[in-house]
Amino acid sequence: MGKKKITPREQDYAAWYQDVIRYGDLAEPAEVVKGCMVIKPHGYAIWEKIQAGLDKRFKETGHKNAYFPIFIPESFLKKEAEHVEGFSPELAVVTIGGGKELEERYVIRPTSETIIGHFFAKWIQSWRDLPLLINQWANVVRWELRTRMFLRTSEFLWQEGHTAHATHEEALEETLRMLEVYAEFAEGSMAMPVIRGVKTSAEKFAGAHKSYCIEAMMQNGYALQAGTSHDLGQNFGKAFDVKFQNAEKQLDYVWQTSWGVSTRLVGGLIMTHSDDNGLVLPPKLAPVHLAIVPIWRSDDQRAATLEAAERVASGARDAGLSVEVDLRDQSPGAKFFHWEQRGVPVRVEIGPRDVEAGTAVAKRRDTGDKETLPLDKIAPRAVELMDEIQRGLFAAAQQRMQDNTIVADSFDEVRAALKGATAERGGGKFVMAHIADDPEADQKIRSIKATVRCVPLEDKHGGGGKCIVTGKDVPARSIIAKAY
RNA sequence: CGGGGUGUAGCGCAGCCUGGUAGCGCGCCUGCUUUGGGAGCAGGAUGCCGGAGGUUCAAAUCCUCUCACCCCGACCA
Repeated sequence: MGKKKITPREQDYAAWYQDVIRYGDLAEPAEVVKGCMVIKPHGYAIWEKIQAGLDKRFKETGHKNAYFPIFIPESFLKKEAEHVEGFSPELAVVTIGGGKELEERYVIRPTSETIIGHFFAKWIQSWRDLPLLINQWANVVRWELRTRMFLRTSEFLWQEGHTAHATHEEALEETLRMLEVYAEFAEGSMAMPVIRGVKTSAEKFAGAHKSYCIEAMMQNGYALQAGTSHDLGQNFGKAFDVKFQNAEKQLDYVWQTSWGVSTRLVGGLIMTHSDDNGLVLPPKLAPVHLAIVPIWRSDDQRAATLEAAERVASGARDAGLSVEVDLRDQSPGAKFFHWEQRGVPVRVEIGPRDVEAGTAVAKRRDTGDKETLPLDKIAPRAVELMDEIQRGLFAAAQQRMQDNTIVADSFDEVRAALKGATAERGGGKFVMAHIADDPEADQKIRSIKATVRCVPLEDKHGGGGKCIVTGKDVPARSIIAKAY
């Protein structure tokens, strides 16, 4: 008698996505604030897991956390021509402070290259000050016209790394190192396969020399830019006069990088693994690994059941799992749905029949398989299951990406492949085609509401060829797809 | 900014055309019975009908203005 039904993916993928977030208790629209969201405790717990995993990796690669102001003098944005042009349309600007019109307006940071550039200029004098490796966890604001929870909201949470180096080689190395950190995290922890690639000029970060990305494929075949890492060249160094004296006593501008991932990753996580019953979480990012649902009739049974539940719980906690024993005054069925919709990897049921037999039932979220096991085998088995689920989710996502990637050798083939694909109905694909990085080719692809996502760093599709729009020679195929 | 839509109980909605002082489902509270896939029965609480003005004996309902949010297009981690 399911009352609260999640819209099936088949019927309307976009509605399904909203439902999964709602029933999974991850977030809700801020209603009183246009385009913003409230991240609820369960959603935030997932973000905290992401933060913890990434922060550890950032520290391991030598970065230190710092914090810069949320307000940026408007003049700073204007110092880098391409940067201001790219961000102007989506800025929120503070014009009044303390009831008085401000002398200089403040932009609420859409990203922090400029203000960090200003301080880097103060902090860096010598090659001995380099490399400077900083990361900031922060919120940023981009006034979006069209928003979707987690994927695009006017305010979002993210992390932005900012580094300065003595040479371009070093900066490029850093850019690619952090791209690899993102890719490894996405695949290893989120179980979300990604393609490492280079952005085209049109998709490049405003002000960067080159932008690299990890691109993931959602269940509807849409592409999601899951992380970016930018080689900024000396663009911001020059704009903010970030100079250092090298060992040869010469003054030079620093070479910078910046890289970021955001709460958008939560959206990617949802659209990579979840199903028609709600959220599915990879164990490495699940705030709760094991939900134990005790079932009883009489008071005697209640006591015996709870005792068994606690015993299993403490065993599982000792094995390093995060466990919830559900003691709420609700029917077992209601509890099953509750944990299922929240994506808990394994649920354990312990009822009178089990207590009698000294067993419990474990059900995995991803496949729905149930096993009945002796009480003392639950914890060790749960640990194994975490590993199996983690691998299984990644393998399934990888297979899906492979199944929905095709090769095309003409514009008509690309158009045909993406025809009818929508966020609601699905049908998206990664179409691998030769396409030149120039405005004409870019416009042509945009005319079918798709974009050139990136040129993969690893060429798995047979090298160079002629651009399907301009006929120019290009060294490798790009991914063309509809994207979030 | 163009096109469309919606504001009524915590949530989802009906009522509006044809004015007469607000209702349904879910949820919530209390009690009893229940509990291996969203429990049942009984009782109960909850509204400045988005805001302002107007018409009228009387406005959720008619008129004017306004605000907010949502959806569709152009920008985007």
